[in-house]
Amino acid sequence: MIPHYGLIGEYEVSLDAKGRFRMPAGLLKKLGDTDHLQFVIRQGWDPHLTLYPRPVWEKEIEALNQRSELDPRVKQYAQAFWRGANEVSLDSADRIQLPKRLQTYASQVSKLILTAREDKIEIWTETEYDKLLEVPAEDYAALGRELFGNLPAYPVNPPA
Amino acid sequence: MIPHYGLIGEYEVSLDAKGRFRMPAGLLKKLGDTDHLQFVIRQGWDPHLTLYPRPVWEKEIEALNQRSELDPRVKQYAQAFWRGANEVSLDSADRIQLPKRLQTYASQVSKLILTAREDKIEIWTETEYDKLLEVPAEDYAALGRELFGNLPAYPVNPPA
DNA sequence: ACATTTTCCCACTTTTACCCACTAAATTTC
DNA sequence: GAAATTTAGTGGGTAAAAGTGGGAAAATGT
Repeated sequence: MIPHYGLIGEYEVSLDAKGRFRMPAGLLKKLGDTDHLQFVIRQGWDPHLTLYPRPVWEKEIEALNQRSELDPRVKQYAQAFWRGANEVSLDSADRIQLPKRLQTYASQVSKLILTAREDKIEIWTETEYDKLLEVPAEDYAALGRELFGNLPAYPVNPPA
Repeated sequence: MIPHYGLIGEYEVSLDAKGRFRMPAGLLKKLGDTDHLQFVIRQGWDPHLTLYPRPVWEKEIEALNQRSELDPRVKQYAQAFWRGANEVSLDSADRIQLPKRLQTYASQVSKLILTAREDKIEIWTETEYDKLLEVPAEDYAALGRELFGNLPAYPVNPPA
């Protein structure tokens, strides 16, 4: 059974000259015993990396494998999903070393944003992350209304 | 029973003047005792080569043979499958020598990308591999939704 | 028998992992 | 509330591992 990590939080971490960043203490607590915990990191199609605790990654792959790769679309999707996939782990100072190939994503950047959600951690450069905020709050509110329909309206930006 | 290799990782390897590349240490560990392990390498229909540990190759062939007597088209398929298939192994420095005939795929290239997925290893030239990313992120997100159903919509590139 | 290809071996370079030491921040203690 | 102690985060030297290159012996094929 997969542990329920209940990860949460947004963290600013710094990337050192060797391409390492420290797992914030807040996440370490949630992850439990990280002595033998492996992670998988991948480059998805979005402009960020995703970090999975090993058991979570395996669950995702299992879902992927339900579909036959004889379907060319499934094959293409799977190939893209596996793109940049690498096994990583924490060093003795609780840091993660970004694989060489994924460092290009974070090239020349010394600061990264981690966003933890339930059982995955997204890794963004600050500039890419800020782009998310360029969307006016009202657009998200509208989107939410569209998706979740007739829930009672709740003001995102309450009237001053 | 076929060992469950659980291969994972994307590696950049360099092809030397003799057409050899080294099996990355990360994969060697997963493959276990490679002293007597043989591999089969073949050119598929996609623009990459596929490398199978021997037991995995045999499983594939067996699945193919289940049907080959029944349908002449399957036989034709099997023949194509075998074409370009070569047995290879690791040398004393854990390198694989690309068979002469398959070197044309990787001709004039000094860098290859290996992508390991569960029990097979794909071998790409960098340019071909990068083409995967030419597909816009939205397309993958949409494909994922189509394949795996009602995933929650999450704006990849939020509306302007 | 000769030329080409493959394999083995050794030496070298680069990268990674481990370790230790340090600074900064937060928390506790008196 | 200032000093002391613990916890969080950073930086870098160094030994070990990973990866590279090429000479030369062995094998292969014509």
